[in-house]
This record gives sequence, structure tokens and C-alpha cells, in this order.
Amino acid sequence: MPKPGRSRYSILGALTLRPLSGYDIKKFLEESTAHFWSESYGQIYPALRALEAEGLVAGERSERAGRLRRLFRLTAAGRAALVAWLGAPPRPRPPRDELLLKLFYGRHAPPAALRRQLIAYRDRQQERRRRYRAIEAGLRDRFAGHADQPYWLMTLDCGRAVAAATVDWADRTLAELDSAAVETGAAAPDPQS
Amino acid sequence: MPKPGRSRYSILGALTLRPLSGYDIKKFLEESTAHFWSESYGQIYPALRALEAEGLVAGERSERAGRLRRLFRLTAAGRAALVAWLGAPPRPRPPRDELLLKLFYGRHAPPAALRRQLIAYRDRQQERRRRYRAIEAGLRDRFAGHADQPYWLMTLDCGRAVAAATVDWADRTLAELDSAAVETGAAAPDPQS
DNA sequence: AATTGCATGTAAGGAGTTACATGATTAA
DNA sequence: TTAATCATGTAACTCCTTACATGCAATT
Repeated sequence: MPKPGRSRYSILGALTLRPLSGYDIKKFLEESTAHFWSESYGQIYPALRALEAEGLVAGERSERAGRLRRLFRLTAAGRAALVAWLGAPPRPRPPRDELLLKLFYGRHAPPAALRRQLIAYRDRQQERRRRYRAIEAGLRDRFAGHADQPYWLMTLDCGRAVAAATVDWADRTLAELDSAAVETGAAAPDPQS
Repeated sequence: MPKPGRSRYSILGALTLRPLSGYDIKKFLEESTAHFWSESYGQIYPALRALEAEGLVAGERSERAGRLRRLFRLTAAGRAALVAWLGAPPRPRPPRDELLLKLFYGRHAPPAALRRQLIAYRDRQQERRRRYRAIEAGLRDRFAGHADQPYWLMTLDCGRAVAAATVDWADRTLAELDSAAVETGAAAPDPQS
């Protein structure tokens, strides 16, 4: 019975490309799935041990430039576990968006701070769009014909679409905050105090 | 020094409306912020105790229809803590989107399952759009002139915008999966095994 | 000589869910 | 009488991050 934990599959997935060390896995995740999934060392190294104990990965001592490292490769059982997980419906995780929560109670917020946060949010999303465009160019360029490429482009497309929609939303919302129709300020009348 | 935990502020925020019991808070969150923030009883009741110990909320025994309940109201200190938090920039939480992770490694997935999941995802987002429209109608109708209404509509607008963008993306992606350009299937050649 | 990158891990703790336990009242 | 709703909580557990500890190799 495979454990339900999701982070392990992120690791198994990375190992479909080639055998990797824990350090390699971290780096790969950061430059590939980071915008929708990431792992910390505190997850990766213990997970690798557990996966090895279950026979889903196999570790071998290796050496590169004089440094010792442990390379892990996917076993047949590991690949089977990954495929099974890929076929199972995702477990929905309760969403947690701190910016939206702050906006929801925005009437009580210092108005300048609210604007500042929305602007910062919009800028982050704009920055994302730029980065996605750059990544896409690199993907189309250096991974032409790679069997994984279409799937990687699909996740990028999702990121771009959501980022674009949120930028538009943030602009609309900033405009509305400026309109006189919105009562604002932490000094608003308070029925309780 | 206020604790950094975010869930407590969701509770303090709910109490800006009126004094509520733990049960009330749960219900309110579920019918208001649930699409971007929710709390379980396991969070709410212990948090209320801690907040009371810190003087941020004050509990009073109350009775309604013969049932005993503890009503909590926001204190002046609690309001100040909420306002301070509202003014502070959100701490970014590492994103975790299981569907995108599965799509990223989609080459190894059973093709039918991948399609099924994308369709289910699109349907969920469509359903959300419908629900958001209904909620918006109710908000405009029964909360006209309410000081919180503009902010609540803004969070709704965000939800609608993101849902619409993801529906479009899912449709695009499904079409692309059907195109012959995408190599597919768990039986794809595997350089390791 | 100092800094950055490679490389592997552990410890502690916070956050958050799930499942359970309990019991009263109201509506069907 | 049965089910749903109101109402309050606890225990166990998982997941995950943060911070720390260590040390070599290559670069500046």
C-alpha cells in the first residue's frame, strides 16, 4: 500500500529524467516545477530514505569532481507507483490565499497598505509572466522534440493564463479602490468597541 | 509580540461582524471565504482559547433556544492586532497544485486518466463560476450599502477571473492532448528500466 | 583569503486535518 | 423515532518549513 503523501511523487517524477542526487532533485524542482510545486531538503532527504526502504528508488554511491554523492534511480516498482499516482484523481487541498483574506476584511485595513499590497501582487504576477515567457522560449528552443516538452508547455500555459487573469483583476481592483464608492480605513465605525 | 500564525486572523476578521461562537465562525467561513480560506474545528476552538488568553477576544456565556454557547467578541486589542496584520505584507506560501504536477509528468500517465482529470478540473471550475455568480447576485441584493460589500465583491471577482482563465486553459489543453503531436502513455520508452 | 557552490543531512516545531467523543434540540 | 442541526471540544497524526550543522572544491 503506497503512502498517500504527495511530495514523494514529485521526487519519483524527477527521477524519470535521469538518476539524481538529493541536491540535484532540489535544483531540478526549483528550475522546473517551482511555480506550482517545490520541496525543501527537509522533505527530500528523508523521503529518499523511505523510498529506498520501500524499493521505489535505488541509491548508488557515485563521485563527481572528487565529491562523494548518492545518486538515486527509479526502480520498476517506483515507476509503477508513480504511474498509479498519476492516474489517481488529485486530492483537493483547502485553498489559502492570504492576500484575498486581507482584502476580504479590507475595510478595516490601513488604506495605503492595501493599495501597496495589491500593487506588489500585480507586479509579482507581471514578473511571473515575463519569466514564463522566457522559460517557454528556452523550452521550445532546447527541448524541441523532447517527449516531455508538450506537458511542460501545458503547465507553463496554465501559469501564464492565471497570471494574466490576476494582473487584470488587480488592475480593476486598484481602480475600484480609488473610486469614492469604497469606504475605507481602519478608523471605520466599529459597532463593538 | 503577536504570533505569526495566519488562521487566527481569519477568526478575528469574522468577529468584526458581530460576536460569534466557534460553531458560528465555522459556518460563516464556509459561506463566505471558503473558496480562498477555511478553518477546521481543530483550529478554531484551540485558537479561540489562545486568543482569549491573550486578551484579543473576550468570551461570554450565552444561551439561545435553551442551548449553552460561548460567544466571543473582538476586544480593542484584538481589533488592533487584526489591523496590524491586515497592513502587513502576506507571507508567500509555496504553491502546491497536484493537477499541474501530474500534468507535468503526464507523459508517463495513463492517457485516459489524464483526460478524465482535466475534464473533472474544468467542470469544477465551471461549477465555481456558476456559484460565484449566484453569490454575487445575493451580495448585491441583500448587502447593498454594506460597508464590507465592495471588498467581498472584489474577492469574488478574483475567483471568477481565475476560474474563467483556468476553464479556457483546460479546454485548450484537452484539445492539445487530442492532437497527434503529443506522445502519450505509461508505456512510453523508458531509458532507465 | 574569502566566498560561492556542491553536497548531505538533522532537530524542532508550527500548522493543519481527520477522526473521534459527547450531547441537546428541532423538524420530519 | 429518526435524522439533521446546534454546539464544543480533544487526540493523534501528517505534512512541511526553518534553522542549524558540517565540510570539501572551485573560484575570485
